[in-house]
Amino acid sequence: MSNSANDQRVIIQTDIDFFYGQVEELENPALKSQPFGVQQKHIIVTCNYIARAKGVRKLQLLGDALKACPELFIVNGEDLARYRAASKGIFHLVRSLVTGQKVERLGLDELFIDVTDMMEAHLTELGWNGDPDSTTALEEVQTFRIPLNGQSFTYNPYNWIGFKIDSDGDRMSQSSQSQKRLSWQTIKLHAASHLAFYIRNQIKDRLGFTCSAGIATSKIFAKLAADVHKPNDQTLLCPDKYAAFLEPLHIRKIMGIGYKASRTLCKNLGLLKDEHQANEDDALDDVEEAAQEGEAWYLPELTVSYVHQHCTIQQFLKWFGDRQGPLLWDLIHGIDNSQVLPTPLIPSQISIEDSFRLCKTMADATARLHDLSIDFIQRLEVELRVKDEFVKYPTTLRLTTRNRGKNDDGTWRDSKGLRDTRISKSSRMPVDVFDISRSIPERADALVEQSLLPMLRNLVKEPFALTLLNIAAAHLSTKRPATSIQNLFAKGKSIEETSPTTTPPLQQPLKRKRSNEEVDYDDDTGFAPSDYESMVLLGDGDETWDTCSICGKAMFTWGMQAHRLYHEKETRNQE
DNA sequence: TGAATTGTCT
DNA sequence: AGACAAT
Repeated sequence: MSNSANDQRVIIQTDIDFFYGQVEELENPALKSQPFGVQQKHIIVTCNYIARAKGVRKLQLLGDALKACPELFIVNGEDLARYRAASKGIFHLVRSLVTGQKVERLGLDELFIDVTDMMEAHLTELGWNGDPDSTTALEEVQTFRIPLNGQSFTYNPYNWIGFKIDSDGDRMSQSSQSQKRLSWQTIKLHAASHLAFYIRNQIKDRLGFTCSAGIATSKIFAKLAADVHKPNDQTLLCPDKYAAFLEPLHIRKIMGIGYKASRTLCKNLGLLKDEHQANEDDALDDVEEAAQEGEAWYLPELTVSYVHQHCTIQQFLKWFGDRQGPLLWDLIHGIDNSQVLPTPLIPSQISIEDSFRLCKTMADATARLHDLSIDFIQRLEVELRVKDEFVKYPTTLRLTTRNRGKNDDGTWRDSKGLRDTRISKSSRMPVDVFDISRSIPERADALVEQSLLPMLRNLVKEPFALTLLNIAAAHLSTKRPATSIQNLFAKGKSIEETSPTTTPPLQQPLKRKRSNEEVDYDDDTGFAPSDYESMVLLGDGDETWDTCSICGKAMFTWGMQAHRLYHEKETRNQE
């Protein structure tokens, strides 16, 4: 029980219930009464709880899902635009409720909120002297003010809301026990549970989404707590229960321990054949076999307590190295000092990708690149353009491919086996991408011809077997890129030579050990984009609705930007 | 182990 | 540039 300042944090994690599904329900409420799933390619990525009751699972093959539930209604979820817009709306709403606090986005549907400062400011108002171990007796009605929006709620500091896991077990909220004295630490967490409840209600009332939430003193436990009472409820996990809570869990439940680390542990503990003993065919057979068992991939269940009993720190250092070893060791012991990292308003990287069974010709690849490029430039506009100006300019363009390897007999390796080997090339982003006087298809054309095709030729030789293409924009700068004239000059030269610094690269040795990508990469804090912020702060309720000026359809404001693009695409397709 | 992203750490 | 993590 180290009593470091880190243990005094208060972190709320929120997780929107079946996020894609709820976005679909909000646009089409008729969905709510029947089992339905959201499809991407050949899998059901998520489904509502009616479908889950009938055996449909997340990330299930479409065929299996229909087998389990033949009446399953299917919605296509390959266009992420509406989900991104909804996600942004939620993010901006929550930020506005906890102004000054750190809010980190994880994927589209989860948030970590570090409300430590807010809670301690509140305690101070109640008379706290800053000593974490002190106790007090308080009135049963206290007021918590939400800064800057004028709202407040009352709560009982002897009580919590939602579920609580502490030394007395998992209990529902009870009426006040009228204890005489409470530790301030407990009050802090109780109050945080009420704040989490307020936040969840705001998300529901203003945007229409239900979510689950967890409250704890670290990211790991806040997230684990949010998982305990799943749809539409919340759980406070008290520090005195961390150890007991962790023991029975499968290690994969711990954020930060992924497939590879998990497999390394299994192998070293003798729970899995290691690769020396098994030839490739045997390994593949194992995969097939385990996959048929319906198990999550093919690792055996390995619990935290098993690792506790069979591993030493020395082993972790040996298996995972000096950097990762101690981190992983801490994680399985419930120590997580990782900070909530505020997510900037503008992403640091934007990429789009498409996967497919097989692409073996340049002609095919070119066509796919062209389609992707249109979506890509559209994305850049949505994310980086405000009115008539880009507010950030990516300086790097990256093309990534995923190839199938060849077997000894020359056939293409199956999708099972060693997979996801991606290779990529980067180049300078051509400035014409930002030329808003030209149409998007025009710019996409140029991008393919000038940049992407040369890069692709560099990546693969003619008889290839592509299964994925990804286009990324990285290294965002606030500076306008060089004009096209300057760009012509720069063509074929190294990045250092084109950088605006006047330092001559003479003293650089010819053998580059790593091209220091000293591209103009200024890292300002974001920039208030679009209208989410104001939308979320103004009024109560009806201003979150909007009517499309083109088709008259009523919809949430957070969906308008994507909707407008939909009309643009439609008009273009009709030409 | 499916999809589409994004981020961190070598 | 790529491996690995997360959703």
